[in-house]
Amino acid sequence: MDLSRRLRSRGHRVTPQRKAVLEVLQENEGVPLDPEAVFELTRERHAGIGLATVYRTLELFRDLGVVLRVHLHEGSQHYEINTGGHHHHMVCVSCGSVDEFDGCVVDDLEESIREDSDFVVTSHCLSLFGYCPACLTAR
Amino acid sequence: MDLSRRLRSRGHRVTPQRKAVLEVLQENEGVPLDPEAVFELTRERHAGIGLATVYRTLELFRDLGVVLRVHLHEGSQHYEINTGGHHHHMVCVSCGSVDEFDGCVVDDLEESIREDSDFVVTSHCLSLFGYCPACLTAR
DNA sequence: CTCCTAATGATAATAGTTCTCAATAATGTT
DNA sequence: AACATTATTGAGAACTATTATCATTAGGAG
Ligand SMILES: [Mn+2]
Ligand SMILES: [Mn+2]
Ligand SMILES: [Zn+2]
Ligand SMILES: [Zn+2]
Repeated sequence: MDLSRRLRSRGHRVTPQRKAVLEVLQENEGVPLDPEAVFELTRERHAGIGLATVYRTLELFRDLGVVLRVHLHEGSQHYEINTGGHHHHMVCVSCGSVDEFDGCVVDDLEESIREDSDFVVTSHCLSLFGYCPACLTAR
Repeated sequence: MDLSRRLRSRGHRVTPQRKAVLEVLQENEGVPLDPEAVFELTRERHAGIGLATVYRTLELFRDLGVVLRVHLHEGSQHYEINTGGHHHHMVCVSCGSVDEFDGCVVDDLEESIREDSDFVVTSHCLSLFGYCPACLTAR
C-alpha cells in the first residue's frame, strides 16, 4: 500500500492532495464514500483541495487498484480502499448503512461460466439489499 | 403480466403511455434499456410522450414489480422487464453488450447470511464484467 | 536551481434526473 | 351520455452529479 511507489512506477507525481485523499479512504475502511464525502473529509486535512481533483484522484486510484468502486442502489458512485480482502456488501434499504461480508460465492460461478461460455469474466459486483438489525428492531 | 389489472388494483390509471412503455420493455426482453432509450423507442409508438413520463412510468413499474432495475458499470440506470425468471448479467467492458445467465449462486449465500447474521436480505444485485466472445476474437 | 509539464483549482459545460404547473384525460357517479 | 373529480401528462425549469476547459502552480528529473 505504498502510494508513492505505486504512483511513481506509473509516471505519476506524488502530491499532498493525493496523499490526503488516500488517508481519508484508509481511515474510512468499511465505509464506502461518495466523491462529495471524500471531498468534505479531505478538506479538513488539505483545506484548498478542489472537487475536480477529488474526482480525478478517485479515478486514478481506481486505475491503480488503490480503491474499488462499489455499487449501492443509488445514483452516485461510492469508493472504498482496496484492502485486498475480497468481500461484498449488505446495504440497508431503510437507513443506508453498509455491512461487509466475506465468503464470495461468485468465484465458483466464474469458474462454471469459464467452462460453459466464451465470456471471459474479469470482475464482478455483488450487493445484497435488505434491513439491518437496527432498522428491524426499530419497528 | 396483466398491466391493467395490476395498475387498477393499486388505484392507478391505465393510460396509453403506460401501455406503450410496457410494450417497449416486453419487446426488448434481455436488453436492459436506460430511460433515454425507452423514451426513444416509446416515441415511435406514442409520438407525443414526454421524457418525464417515461421516468415516472419506470419508477411506477418498478414499484409494481413490472420491471427490474439493473446495475451496469455506468452512470445511468437500466431497466428490464421482470419475466419472473431470476437471472443475472455479464457485461462486456469493451463493447457494452449484455448477456444473461441463470443459475443464481446467491440464494445459498442469502441462506447462510440469514443464519449467521441479523441482516434480513430481501434482494440482491450481481453483475459479471469481462469480455464477450466477439470482442475477444476481434483482437 | 532551472526547466518541463503533470497536476491543480475555479469555473463553465454537460448529462441525467427530478420538480413545477397548467392542461388533459381516465375513471366513478349521476 | 354528460359531469365531476383528480391522477396523469408534457414542456420546460431546476437541480445534481460529473466532466471539460484553461490559466496557474508545483513535482521532480537533470
Ligand atoms: Mn467494503
Ligand atoms: Mn436481464
Ligand atoms: Zn464485447
Ligand atoms: Zn441472483
